[in-house]
Amino acid sequence: MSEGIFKALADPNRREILRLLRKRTMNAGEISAHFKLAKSTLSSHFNILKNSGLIQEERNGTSINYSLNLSVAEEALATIMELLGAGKPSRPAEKETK
Amino acid sequence: MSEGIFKALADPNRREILRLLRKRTMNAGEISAHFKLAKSTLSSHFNILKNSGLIQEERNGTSINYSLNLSVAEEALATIMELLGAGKPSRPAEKETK
DNA sequence: TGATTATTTCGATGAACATCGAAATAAGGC
DNA sequence: GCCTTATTTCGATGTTCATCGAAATAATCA
Repeated sequence: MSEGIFKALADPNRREILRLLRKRTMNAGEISAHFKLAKSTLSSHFNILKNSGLIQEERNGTSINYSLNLSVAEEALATIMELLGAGKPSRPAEKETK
Repeated sequence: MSEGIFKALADPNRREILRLLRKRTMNAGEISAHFKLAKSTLSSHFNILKNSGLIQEERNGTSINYSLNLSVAEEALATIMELLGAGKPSRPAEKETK
């Protein structure tokens, strides 16, 4: 349910796409303009991000607008916080099984 | 400087190692006991986590203790927050160039 | 319908990755 | 010094991944 998120974040280009979309919604072409990659390569990245739920697409005429899915991003962040969690490091001292 | 962190988080087994270490420091053997993977495979994962800075090792006799590096984890979390950031979605409305 | 624009799907390629078992290293006890 | 225990390094293998260019799809317009 959240494995795709880590996969999505693993690539620098995909992280850059997320940064762009954090500023504003953009269509595939606008996003492509920020990279030296082939359009098809970007399209593949869009797909991975879409599958993770982090972004969503909406067709508008001949172009497709991509936007950040804020609720999923927030949920993903919560998951990662549980992993790296600064807040509350862990439970006091769960009784050990050993 | 933080690329290694995303790589480190990309693998489910490595995330599980982090979860274990969040509870307490453990040596390589104890960690291995939680997995069905070969020791050598785990060793490789330790190395990747170590390179990311997320964990650190300390030799103790014949065994090696691994522990979570809290400051790096917190720093990593901050980086990821900037990406997925729920808090402040972005600046008000940076003037658009186009 | 045919041309144009925007984007994706397909097939191939090389690089990176997870995994294993066997051999090597490291530390300590006899 | 040799044996045991703990862990890593090495070399090989199959899989997943990022990338490309060419062909296919989708939508609009003349």
